[in-house]
Amino acid sequence: MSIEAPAARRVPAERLWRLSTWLLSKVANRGFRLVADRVGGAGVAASYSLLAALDEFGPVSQATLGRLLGIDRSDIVAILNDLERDGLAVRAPDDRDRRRNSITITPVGARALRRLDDLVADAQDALLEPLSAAERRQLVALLRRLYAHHAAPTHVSPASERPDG
Amino acid sequence: MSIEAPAARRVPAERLWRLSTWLLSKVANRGFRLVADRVGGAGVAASYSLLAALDEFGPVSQATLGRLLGIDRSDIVAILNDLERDGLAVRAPDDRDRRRNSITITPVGARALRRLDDLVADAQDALLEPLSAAERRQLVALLRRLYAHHAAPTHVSPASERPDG
DNA sequence: CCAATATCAGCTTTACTGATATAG
DNA sequence: CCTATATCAGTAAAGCTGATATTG
Repeated sequence: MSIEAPAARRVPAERLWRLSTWLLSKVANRGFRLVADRVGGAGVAASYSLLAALDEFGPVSQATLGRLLGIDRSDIVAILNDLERDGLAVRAPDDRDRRRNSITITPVGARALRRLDDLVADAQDALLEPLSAAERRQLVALLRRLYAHHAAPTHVSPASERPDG
Repeated sequence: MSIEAPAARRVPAERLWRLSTWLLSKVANRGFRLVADRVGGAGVAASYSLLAALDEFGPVSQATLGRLLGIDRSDIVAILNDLERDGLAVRAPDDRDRRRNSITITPVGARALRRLDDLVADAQDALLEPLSAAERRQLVALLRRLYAHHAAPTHVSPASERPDG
C-alpha cells in the first residue's frame, strides 16, 4: 500500500519504548536542555558541576576533579579555563606535588554557585513535574544505584592529596 | 551499618548526587556506551532506532520518522544515507505527495534489526544489572511518564500521510 | 625506568540552526 | 502566499584519543 501510521501516536516504536537506554537518553537530553535554558547555556551547566565539587571538596587537583565528576582531564582543562577567566576559580601550584594544580573556588565562584542552585532546582521541578514526591525519590534512588554500580572505581584517596589527612 | 569516614569516595558532590538531571546524564551515557560497544559503534545505535521505527510503522516519510523518534530532519537524512548505502532501507518517491520520500526497510534491514535486538537486549541487562525485575519495570515506567510528558506534541497525523485514512 | 599530572591538538557523534529548492 | 518536505552547510558541545613536558 502506501505510507501509513497508527492513529496519532505519542509513543515511538515498541522496541524503543521498552529500552531503558533509549528512554534514558531522551529524558536525559530533555533535562539537560531544561537546565541549560535556565542557567544560560550549555557551558554554564558544565561549570556548575565543577563549582559544586570545588565547593564541597575544597582545593583539589584537576585529576581528582575529573575522577569525581566522570569528566575527562582534557575537558577539565577547558572548563577550568573558563572558570578562571571569569574569576570563579583559581589554579595554584601544589607545593606538595608540583605536578598538580590546587584548584580553589573563589568567593565570586561560591556566590555564582548559589545563584545557579536555584535555577538548577527549577529545572529539576520542570523535568519531574509529572511525578509525585515519592516517585521522584524513587527515580533518584534507582539512578543512584545504577550510577554507583557503573562508576569507575575512582577511589579518590584524600590522603594522597592532603598528607595531613 | 554506620556513617563511614570519606576514606574512598564513590559519590560526587552532594549537590549533584541529588540532581536527577545529573544522574540521568551519567547513567544515560553509560547505557549508550554499553549499547554502542555491543552493537559495533555509535552510528549503528542511531541506525537501530530508525530500523525499529521502520519495521513497526511500515513505509513512512522522513519527517514522520524524525517526529516519531525525536531526531532532527537533517540528522535523519544522514542516518538514512548510511542505511541506504548498506542496503538496509530504501527511499522511494511518494506518488501521493511528491515532496516526500517513502522509506521502507529491506529484508536485509529487517534481518539486521533482529540481529541487533539481541545485542541491544544484552546491553540493557548490563546496565540494569543491580536492579531487580520489579525495579527495572519501575524505572522504565517512570522514564516513560517523563518522556511522554515532555515529548513534543508530535501528533503524527496519519491522515496527512495517507489520504485513504 | 615507570607512573601521574596538566596541557594541547584533534577526532567523532549529537543536537541543533539556517538556507534552499521543490511541492502542496 | 504560506507551509511542508528533503537536503546541505555549518555550528556548538560532549566525550574521547594520543602526544608531550614535567614531576614523583
